[in-house]
Amino acid sequence: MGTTTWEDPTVEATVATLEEAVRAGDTITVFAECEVEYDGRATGYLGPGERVILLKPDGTLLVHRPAGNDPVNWQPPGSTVTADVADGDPVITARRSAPDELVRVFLRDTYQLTTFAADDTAPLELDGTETDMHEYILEHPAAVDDGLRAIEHERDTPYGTIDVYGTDDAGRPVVIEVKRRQASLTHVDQLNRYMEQFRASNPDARGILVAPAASSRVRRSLRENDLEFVALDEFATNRGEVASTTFEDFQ
Amino acid sequence: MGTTTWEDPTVEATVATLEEAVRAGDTITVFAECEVEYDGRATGYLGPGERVILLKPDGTLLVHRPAGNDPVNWQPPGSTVTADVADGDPVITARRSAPDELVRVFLRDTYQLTTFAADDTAPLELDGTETDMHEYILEHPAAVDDGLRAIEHERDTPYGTIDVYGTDDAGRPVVIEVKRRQASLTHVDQLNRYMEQFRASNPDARGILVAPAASSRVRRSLRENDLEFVALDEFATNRGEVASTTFEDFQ
DNA sequence: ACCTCCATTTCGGGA
DNA sequence: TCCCGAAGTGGAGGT
Repeated sequence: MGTTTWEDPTVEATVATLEEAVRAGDTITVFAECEVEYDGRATGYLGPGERVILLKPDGTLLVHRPAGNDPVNWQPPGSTVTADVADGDPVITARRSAPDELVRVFLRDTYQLTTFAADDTAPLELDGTETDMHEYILEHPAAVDDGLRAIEHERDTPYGTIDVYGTDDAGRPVVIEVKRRQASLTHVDQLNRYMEQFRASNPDARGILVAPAASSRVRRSLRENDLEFVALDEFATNRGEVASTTFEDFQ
Repeated sequence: MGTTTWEDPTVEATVATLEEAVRAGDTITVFAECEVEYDGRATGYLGPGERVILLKPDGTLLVHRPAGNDPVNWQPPGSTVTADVADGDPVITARRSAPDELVRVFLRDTYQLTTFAADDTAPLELDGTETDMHEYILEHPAAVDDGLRAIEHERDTPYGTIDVYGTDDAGRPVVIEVKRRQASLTHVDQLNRYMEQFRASNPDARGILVAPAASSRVRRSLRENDLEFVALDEFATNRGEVASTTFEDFQ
């Protein structure tokens, strides 16, 4: 459970410690000035700079600069991590296949190295996802359309999966695409794609985009494609009270 | 440039060191058993487990478990990070607005804490991006279509930006959507959206999806929408030699 | 392995 | 600021 720390390790100590820690399944951080080479789906080179390198027992490699949410270079889980010496410096190599990718971190100056036999099995509990909105709509179809009967969840079609499928009070098929955040043009595209085949057999089929908000461009695009928009706040799904929805119909 | 490390710091030392390091603009790692609460666009709770916490001078907070490429909890750049004591334990708080979000990390057992005044200004050089393909096509339009004249790059329309716009040897408008990887249905959607208005004024307008490959479903969807596919390997953009492209026309 | 789609997506560019 | 689209997207779930 504890950590072991090496300050200013020698080249040999760095390589030996990394190899041993990888073999032991430790989580490792390295503080170092380094260069990074990447070759795979794209190709990259990162010149010398001071960074934090994070290695995980599942084969993940992350190189973090002092700014930014995302690592500047990385290798996802499943890659094989090795350490050796090249030109007198320690080098961390992370390889994976499918896609074939290679990341090499050249440690020019290693300030500190820590190994950590971390134990973490707690699941992340997350609410307010799109799935939560689906469930809300299935339980409260009137929040989307007054006469709506929600029939099917995650309905498969040759061109993708429809979030919610149902019928309205006039018996027309209703295809609903749900988004947990501001609707965008790509969401209109998605709904349009699903509608193509439904309207081929039933011109009266309705398509509704449900989202907390939509830009005017999105609304115009919906209108032009005879689709509807219903504003449903994502957080309505988390509250006990009935959602106060705004209904907007572009028929 | 160097790092400073504290092993098994007391609650007071942890909070004081974190506050001082944040003020100083250091990059910080904490190895600890912790719990995490998140409230913002969604809501989350992560039970006790051993993790690595990474804090950056730009306000980034990352909580990494011993598995996975992505952090289990995070706060992107721009958030305000503070440290204090609650119920006898150190708590790291990261707040931001737009969107309003709050992450709190409750340190139940702090094994190690490191501060690092990292200096890193090297730019990442990356090749093989979609932009590189755009440039290749603009310089070698014949790789896409024999009589193609590429006229405009990143052409703005009311429904999005067209990658490459041009005319063919018959003077027909050609809309080109470029993808650096296997084409998908969403890419067909995108091209369809751009084509709607062009075909409204010119029914002969052509739409071409350029990508290294496309599944049979994507090809069928293109056919059904009178669109074309041209297989252009992404790496053709990185090579000095002329690309050997496969031309496929679904007219 | 491929395909589709969500994500607390993040990030960058343009209006 | 909003909006749009790329990303070495990653990750999950289905076939």
